[in-house]
Amino acid sequence: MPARDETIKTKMAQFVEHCRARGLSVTPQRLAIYHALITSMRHPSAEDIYKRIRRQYPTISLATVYKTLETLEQEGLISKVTPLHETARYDANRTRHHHLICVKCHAIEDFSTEALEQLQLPREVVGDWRVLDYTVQVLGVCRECQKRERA
Amino acid sequence: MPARDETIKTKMAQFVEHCRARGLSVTPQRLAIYHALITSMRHPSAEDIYKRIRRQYPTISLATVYKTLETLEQEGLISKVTPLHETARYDANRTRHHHLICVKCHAIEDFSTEALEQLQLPREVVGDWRVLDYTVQVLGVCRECQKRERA
DNA sequence: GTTATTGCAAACATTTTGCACCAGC
DNA sequence: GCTGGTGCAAAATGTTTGCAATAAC
Repeated sequence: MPARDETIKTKMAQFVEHCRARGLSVTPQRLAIYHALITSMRHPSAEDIYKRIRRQYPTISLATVYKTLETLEQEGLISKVTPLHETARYDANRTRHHHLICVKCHAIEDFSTEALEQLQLPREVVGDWRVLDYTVQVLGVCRECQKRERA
Repeated sequence: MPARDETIKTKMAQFVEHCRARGLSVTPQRLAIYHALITSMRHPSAEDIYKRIRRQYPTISLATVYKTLETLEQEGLISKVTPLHETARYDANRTRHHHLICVKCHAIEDFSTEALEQLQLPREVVGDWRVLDYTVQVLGVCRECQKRERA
């Protein structure tokens, strides 16, 4: 058996264990959704997962996919690649800079630092892609939200 | 007059010049939207800009704000901070890695490199934020879309 | 048997579109 | 006057919610 299948088996077993330990039901829907995620390299959307699972599992609903993704994210088993997906945000600053993103209130603050001005992204790293630009996204909690936590 | 106001004046003048050079009408709506963007540090959404402008300009419509933001982006005068905002995308890979994002088809590919494993983000840089995580977002054009361009 | 989860439908939020009117050039 | 831009309303898209039926434990 190839090493990759073994890894997937192991991950599924760990997933089941995690659910039991945290008192979450192990439903076929959850198994299918988590399986779809660990076997995809494409960072699928809820809709992508839904379409893929529906072939094997025609009664599953898109709402279940959304609810499950949220549960898995809260459990720290998966993460959203798109922390600010819900609204488009704009910037008139055309110089290289990076972003601090507050995971609580979605504030965005700019920062710059010499060390990140000209990152080297050699071919071994970026493969065949034509690189246009890059930014560092730092996820954190802004000052105001830290205050709110203490209050 | 403070240096900041001078900068804003200069930017507005350059904006007008850019529009004329490119044959775009210089309308009060466009001026107001661009002005709102260069005077905000908060990376506003279309709705934010709309609310702010409406105070001075009660007849402006949200659709105009959307259309104008798209135009300004195509002109390279502003940029979306959220290249993938239209759909939430998920990832079960819990190790540190970074993303190549195709600006054409929105494919996401992972990459890792030793140089970006443990970025130093000192207090001078991140200020009062509590940092949880970071990723580098590289914007580019994937192999398939480069092929499609040539075809 | 109890509680959490599912699936459906309806609601919601954000963004896009079609089109008549209007304003910039 | 011509062309492109605006504003409205409707549609489209992506996501969330309420709730009754169902399945996990």
